[in-house]
Amino acid sequence: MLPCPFKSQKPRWTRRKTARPQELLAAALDLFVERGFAATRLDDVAALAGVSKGTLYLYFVNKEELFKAVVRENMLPVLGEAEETIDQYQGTTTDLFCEIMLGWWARVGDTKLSGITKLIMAESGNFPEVASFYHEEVISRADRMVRRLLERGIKRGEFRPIDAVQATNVIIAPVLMLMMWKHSFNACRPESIAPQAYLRCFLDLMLNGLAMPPARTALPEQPEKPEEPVRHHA
Amino acid sequence: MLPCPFKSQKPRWTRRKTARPQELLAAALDLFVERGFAATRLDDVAALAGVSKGTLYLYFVNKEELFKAVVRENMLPVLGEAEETIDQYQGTTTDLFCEIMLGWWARVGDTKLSGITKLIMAESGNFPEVASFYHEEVISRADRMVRRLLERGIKRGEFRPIDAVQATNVIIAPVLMLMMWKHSFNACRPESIAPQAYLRCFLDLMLNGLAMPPARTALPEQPEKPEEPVRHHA
DNA sequence: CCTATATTACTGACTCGTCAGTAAGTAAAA
DNA sequence: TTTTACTTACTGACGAGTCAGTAATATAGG
Repeated sequence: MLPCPFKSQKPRWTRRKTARPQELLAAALDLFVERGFAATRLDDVAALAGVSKGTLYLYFVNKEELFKAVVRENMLPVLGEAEETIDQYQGTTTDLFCEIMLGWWARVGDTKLSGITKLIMAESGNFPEVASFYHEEVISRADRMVRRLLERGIKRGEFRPIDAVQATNVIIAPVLMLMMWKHSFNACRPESIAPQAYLRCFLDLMLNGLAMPPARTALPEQPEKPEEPVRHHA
Repeated sequence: MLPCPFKSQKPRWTRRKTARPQELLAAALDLFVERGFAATRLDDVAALAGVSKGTLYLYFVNKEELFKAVVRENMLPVLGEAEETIDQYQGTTTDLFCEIMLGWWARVGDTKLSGITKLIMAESGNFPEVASFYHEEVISRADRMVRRLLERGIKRGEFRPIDAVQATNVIIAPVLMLMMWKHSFNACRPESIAPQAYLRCFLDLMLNGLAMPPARTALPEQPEKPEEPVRHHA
């Protein structure tokens, strides 16, 4: 634009070998979250990091490896913290349940990271390599975590003895969906879901659904309820 | 391949003005479901329908309109049926709840149509026009449907008086997620979720979570449970 | 401290492939 | 012979990945 030929005081660029990777990862996170994996152009990532595309290829061998690095940098630390919380917790499983779910929302759902989860759900089909990586490094780990949480509650007599494997999937679904929504329809229709009210409702429903029935042997049935609206199966 | 010059008995192609749109829609459904919106090539859609790409453009003005036509053709009828079921139902809301959820799975989740739902969640960000269309025509309608279902249960005293708007979102989330999973990780890791067991667990958890507490005024507390594991909020 | 030379972080223009959309032309049908 | 459903060959834009070259820095010699 303005290379004033008289003693151009600032160089057109400077060498910053150590800072580049972090800056590129930050830019990549922003754009992957905003546009998804396929739709993110590496030209744009480089530009946002203040370098040219060629530079990006000095630090990352290709688009997929760049994405994996973003996941490793941002997602894995959060998982580690959550696992530690579960291991060390002393209180009731009900409280721990709330702690974990709200913590996940605060540290992932309510941040850019929710976009990574959404991206993966959205594009895993077209990028099986990336999907496999993410499944191993993140999904299966998070799954184990929630399952242990449920088993803790069952063992302590706080939760009904249900199928912990299936329940894990059912329980994390609303949290995952909240993140999905934030990056799909909430983006163009901001009114559609209020996260805090949603989460409160979620915890209420799930913990009631998990709770031990308070010894309902021979209790007066409600007249409106025909027979047993609680007992049911497909 | 084999245009034998001696009296080629079959014409290389035939005119089928009325059948083409349906065939193109069927092909488009298959490929949109398999690959998503952006990654589906119209060349492939045309080829799968047994025509060339030019022909596709005789019947649909562009990719977006083709997609909208697929939605109108396949998704809207199912919604209409479900709405009718709710309007006419006589039994308990609990049963109706199971009916609707399992019906949705049988008619959408367990078919190609689940791929449409997944596609929309995945790509709405990059195609706001399509997202808006789908939100108006499908999402908001389905939302209203489930909300009315919950309000019916509350009014009849079968369900606790909870926030029906939020509960709607929480409740449809596991069903939506099941569809998402089917088209993301279940595709490469078939063992991860078994739909029937998942749905059974989902209905169990949700209906227990929604059910009226059986008049728990002054009951012997379980000794393990510290105080009130059911009462909680963010 | 200043200059010459070597090193390397970085640039930007290029290739190669892809794909939505177009339009000239062809052949089936009327 | 005319109409029109359909094909084929095209355009133009876009984006991942590459590489020859350039300019900022490091270093050594004066």
